[in-house]
Parts: sequence; C-alpha cells; structure tokens
Amino acid sequence: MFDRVKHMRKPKGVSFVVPHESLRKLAKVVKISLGPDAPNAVGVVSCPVDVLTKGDPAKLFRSSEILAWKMGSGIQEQGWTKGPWTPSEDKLLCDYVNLYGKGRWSSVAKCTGLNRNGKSCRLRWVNYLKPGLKRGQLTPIEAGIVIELHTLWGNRWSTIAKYLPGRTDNEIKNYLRTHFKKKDRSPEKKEKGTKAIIPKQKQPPQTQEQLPQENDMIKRAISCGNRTPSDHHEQITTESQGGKEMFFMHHPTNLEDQCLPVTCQDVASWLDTIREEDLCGGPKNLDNHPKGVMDDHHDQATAAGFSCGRVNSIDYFYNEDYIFLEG
DNA sequence: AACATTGCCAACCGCCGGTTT
DNA sequence: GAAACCGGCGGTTGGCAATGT
Repeated sequence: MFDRVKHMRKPKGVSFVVPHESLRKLAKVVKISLGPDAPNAVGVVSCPVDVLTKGDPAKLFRSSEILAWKMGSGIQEQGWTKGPWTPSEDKLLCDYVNLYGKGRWSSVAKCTGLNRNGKSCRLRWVNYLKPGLKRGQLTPIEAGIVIELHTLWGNRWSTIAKYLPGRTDNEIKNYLRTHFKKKDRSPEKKEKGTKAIIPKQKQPPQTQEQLPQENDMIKRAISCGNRTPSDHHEQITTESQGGKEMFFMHHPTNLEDQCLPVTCQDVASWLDTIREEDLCGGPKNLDNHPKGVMDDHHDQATAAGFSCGRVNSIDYFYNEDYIFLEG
C-alpha cells in the first residue's frame, strides 16, 4: 500500500489516506457517492493546509474532497473524467455547441453523454475549441500589447485577452508567467536582489466609465507593439522608474510566502482535536486491528520511507506528502 | 549518452458574483 | 430572503518536449 501511494499524484494540501471502511463513513458525512469500486478503493481525504492549521476537523469534513481512487488508476474523481481531452470528446462538445450554442455547460454531460463536468467543458471550449482561436506563440506585437496592458491593469487576464482577438486569458497568463520567469533570471535583476514574479495586485473595482478614459493609453500600448521587443523592454524599464515599479518588483505574496509550513507538531496537535468517532468510527474500529497487523504496517511504512507516530491511540505514518491513519 | 533544467501549455482548483429556485 | 446552481476569473499544477550540462 505504501509503495503504491508514493506514486500517486500529489493532491493539494495534506492528505489522509484512510481504509475504505472509514471512507464509507466519511462519505456519508460529506454526502458523496463512492461508486461500485469502493470496496477495493483507498480513500484519500485531502484538505488545504490552512484548514489543517486552524485545527477545525469539522470544517475539514465539510469542505474536503474525497478522492475515491481506484487502486493504481487515479484518473476518475467523483465520477467525472479528468485529464487531457480526446478527439472524440472534443467532437461531442463541438456538436453540442453547434446544436445548442454556448452556455448551459452543465447540460453537456446529460445531452451528449460526455463524462465531463460543466466547468471542464466550458474551459475546453473557450481555450481550445472556439472558432477563431490563434495557435502558437504570441507575435512581438501581441507580446508588446500584453505587457503594456498588464502594466495598466495587472493580472486581469480576461480583460487583456479582449484586446487580443483569438487569444485566450489562459494563453496570456501563461505567456506572462514565462515572461516574468525570464526576467527573474536576468543578471541585472539578480544584482538588485528582486524577484520578478507576477505581482498579485488587488485591483480596485473598475467601472465601465473608467475604461474609456484609458483608451488613449491603450492606443499608446498598441502602437508600442510596433517596436521591436528590445525597444519595448527599454520602454517598460523607463516607465518603471516613473512610478510603475510594481511591474518588476518582488511582491510579498509570492508562492513561497504563501506556503504554510506544516510541521509534525502541527499535525499531531490537529490529530489531538479529532474525535475518533468522527474519523474512524470510534475506538472499537481500532481494536479490530490485531497488533500483528499494526506491526506489519509499521514495517512496511518504515521500509517505504515513512515515519511513524501515535496520537490518541491512532497510529499514523507520514512523509512530507501523506499521512496515513490506521483505523 | 544520460541526466538536469527550462519553457510551454493544457487543465484543474478555489473563489466569487450573478441568477434561479 | 436563503440556498443552490452556474459561469467566469485568476492562481496553480503537472506533463512533456526542447535545451543545456
């Protein structure tokens, strides 16, 4: 079991792998269907780190998602197909849109038999299937426009995308992410010790009236796109000195800063707050495990690189990605 | 040739606001 | 008015190919 889980895709947050019997009880709490394969499934309950550190197990069970992974598959979650789209799925979605038009994404599954949720369908259509989409790299002109508009509006990808016909917000987001990565590695930035991570800007709500006022700025931005990329960079740098430093400045809420460290103590103290009957159906479940079985798992876990602990009569094994509760 | 790093891109997730029931 | 549903948005992740060492 431990070897198998080591190769699972890592869910976000901290995950608790529980035996299927406990999973069934949790499933009742969060009202999800385990499906016909559940008797042979390992249940993975994952929760965001902040939930864990707030020590609110009740909240965990309300908000967490249970991923009922078939052994070794990990593809299906709560019944919906995930991952890359196949040509036949694309065709089904295109047929649906041709027939019923855009929107009503949640009906796609019912009408076409496509096993994708509405969000996934919408995203696929908007980012890939919609007619008129341009493929491939942004032209220097487009890149110039994107960069200028980003200095104007920050991370409002969809707004920026509206000024680039055929380009999606996802493309622009990806482009700028790469763009900032490159800047991050440029020697001059390293000298200054700043990080060029896309700044997270809390934009004040912008009314529609405000947009026309920016038209000349947009025009300027678009005309700027006619210059070479090197010219463009020079211009951006100049503007940075003129009060738009945020474009290349390190922002405190980057990814590293957002990562909350979770220590073993955090986990242990959280485990202290769990009512055993909530998690594993009560202590009697624990008693069902003969000592020999526990020792067996202990050996397996340590052999697989997991550490072991015991809180409130619950044995647990953990590494940096997973925690197993023995129930 | 093998391994590590980087760049690109598709897709998923959580949150939020608007709409419907 | 509250709850449920839906769609849109921005943030993030992970796979894979290209490139570098």
